[in-house]
Amino acid sequence: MSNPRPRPSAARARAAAPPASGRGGRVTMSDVAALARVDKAVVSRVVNDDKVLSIRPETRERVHAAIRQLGYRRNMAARSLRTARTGTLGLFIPDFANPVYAEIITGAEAEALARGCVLMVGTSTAGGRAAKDYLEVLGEGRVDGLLLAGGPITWAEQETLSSLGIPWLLVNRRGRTTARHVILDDTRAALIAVEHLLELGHERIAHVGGPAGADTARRRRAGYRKALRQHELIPDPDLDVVADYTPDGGARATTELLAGGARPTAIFVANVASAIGVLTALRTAGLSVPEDVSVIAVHDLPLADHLVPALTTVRMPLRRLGARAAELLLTTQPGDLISEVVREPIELIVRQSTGPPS
Amino acid sequence: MSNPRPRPSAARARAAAPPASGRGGRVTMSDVAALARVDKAVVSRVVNDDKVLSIRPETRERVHAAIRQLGYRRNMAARSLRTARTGTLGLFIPDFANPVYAEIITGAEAEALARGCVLMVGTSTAGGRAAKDYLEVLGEGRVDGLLLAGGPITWAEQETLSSLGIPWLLVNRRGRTTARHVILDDTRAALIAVEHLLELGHERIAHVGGPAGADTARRRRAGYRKALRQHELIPDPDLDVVADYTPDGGARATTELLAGGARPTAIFVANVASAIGVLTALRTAGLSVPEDVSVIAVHDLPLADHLVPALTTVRMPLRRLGARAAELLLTTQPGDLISEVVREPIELIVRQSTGPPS
DNA sequence: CTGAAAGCGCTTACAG
DNA sequence: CTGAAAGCGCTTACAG
Repeated sequence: MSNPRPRPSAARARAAAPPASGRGGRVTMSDVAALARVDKAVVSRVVNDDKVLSIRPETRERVHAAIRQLGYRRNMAARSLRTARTGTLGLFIPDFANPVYAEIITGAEAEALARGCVLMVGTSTAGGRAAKDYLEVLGEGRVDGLLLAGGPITWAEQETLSSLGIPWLLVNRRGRTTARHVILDDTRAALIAVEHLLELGHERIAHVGGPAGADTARRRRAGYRKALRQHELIPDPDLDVVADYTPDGGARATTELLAGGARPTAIFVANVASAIGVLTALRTAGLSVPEDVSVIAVHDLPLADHLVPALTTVRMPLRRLGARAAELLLTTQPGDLISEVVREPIELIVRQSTGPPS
Repeated sequence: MSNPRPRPSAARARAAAPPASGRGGRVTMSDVAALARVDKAVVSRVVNDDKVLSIRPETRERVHAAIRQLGYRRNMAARSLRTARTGTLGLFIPDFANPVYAEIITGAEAEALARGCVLMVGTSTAGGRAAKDYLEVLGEGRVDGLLLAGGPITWAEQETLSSLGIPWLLVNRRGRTTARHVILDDTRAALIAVEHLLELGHERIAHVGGPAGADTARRRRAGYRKALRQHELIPDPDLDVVADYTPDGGARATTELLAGGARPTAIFVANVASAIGVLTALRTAGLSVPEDVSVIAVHDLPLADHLVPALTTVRMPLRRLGARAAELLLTTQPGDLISEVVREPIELIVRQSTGPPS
């Protein structure tokens, strides 16, 4: 641990010194006040743009000049201690490598910044330690609120979370107990995808779904079934398999699907990352896409254009989801029930991986 | 702005109250001290595991019991104000969507956490605002130090950065002026890649390099040239093109390369994201990989296995780079000159995209 | 309209 | 070996 600066009380002396060039002596409001010949309360009001403050333009300018001259920057720790707000939002994700979360982060970060906050992103499994411990660290007054995107939440984490006494919000998943979440219309995304296949004339449509516990997986499966039923088709359990949201998972599930003997003419994949593996597995099995099997997936990525064949996808407003999550966290009361679906347009992006059955 | 809690001085009253269940009355050290019948200084020493403190085990247990009973959590703002340390590290990256940074973040986060700090990751272009403004926000005493990974840094940012008076370190790039950086051995990675092609018998080896300003691009190009020269081959400027580190950039550069009429038998791509586009462009041009053209790229990703054909790559210790960066920032003095190359093994991962020239 | 004062919750030299 | 006190840098009701 580094010692706190010694500095007995040389504030006055430093006031006239040249701008604090990085090193050493921290410049405080008192220094600015002394140089501008006003009280530090006035400096505070000027810095925070207090509407109530009436001050001669000339005095205000003197304060600004002093701030510039000394290179003053306000101290967040002192501010936080006084106001009991940190201006920081936390966001928990399962994994930085998942491009879906990259979109959510980007949206949340932009919104937070626009509202004068910064965003602190952490992974639940960081450094092999339990998410619970990470939550404890954030809970020491480091954040004003917590966004929890995707991934499962254990009971211990849930417990810790509520003991923190800060507002939180689930993103892209619903909770078991309290209603505090923002999600997308995953059911509709699945509907759009499967409708596209149905319109092309497919009837034997398989589903490579998400992991058992995932709330998004549940809703996408519901959409898949609903679309089939609307066309008087009965969902065939042999055509419905489970994969985690990774390329390898998608490949394994597809191999399993084909081994079952059931030959679909089209596959609806619940997640674009899995779909990458689905394409690999189909190729390995000697099947052509889309001639033998059509493939469509939820979530669009720049990468989709470069897959072989280029992947048809359903684009979801992930960035908007992140932004809205940050907004809700910042504008609602901790006790409020929040159960919102972001209704931004969901788009079908037709590329090369879907076509009529042969 | 929310008002600070009113709370005249009911500390004593709350001390005996049930655990602060989230809402309202914040529990402080004084509360714990009162309940445990010791001075709050003692609580502080117990909480911080002060080695110098000698205390009866019984008393220590009383303090711990009080902490548990009240659900006490120390307040970071007060701590920071007192100690002039935040326990937070900042990391600036150009873009969350780039999987290369995901690896760096993961390494840095784990290391920071292991050292009792949290990591705050931000993007330079967040919400369309200049990196400079973001730096200003972080500069208000929010972080103890700043890691700057990749991406260009403007003069204004450089200026702001040094005016902040906090230690910083460039990651995966060198600076123009002061030596404060950790990098990988990019020259050697390029050497390994090109050597692989040379060993297969290739002589007309093209280079799809990184963007003009990028320091990694410079060093990978140097490695490419060095490998050729070591085999008495003269680098051909017509075989050396520039792309940004994206699939689309790689595709454009390859199209340009082929349009020039020069037909390489192999391509060394400076970055795996570009390589995705290189494969697409070759396919579009009707060329087979590796029969007509071999392709190898720097950086390995899970995705490489699923490209068509599976991409041969050179794996770099990106996670270690992130971890080492965090470690250096936390263990060196702000004035120290740091110019380190992380020497973890660089591995050649041979897949399907390279073979002998036909 | 401006200034003086209190106090946010902690840590740590210092005195007893 | 433990406790009382000072003070980190701010903000904001309140008094003048």
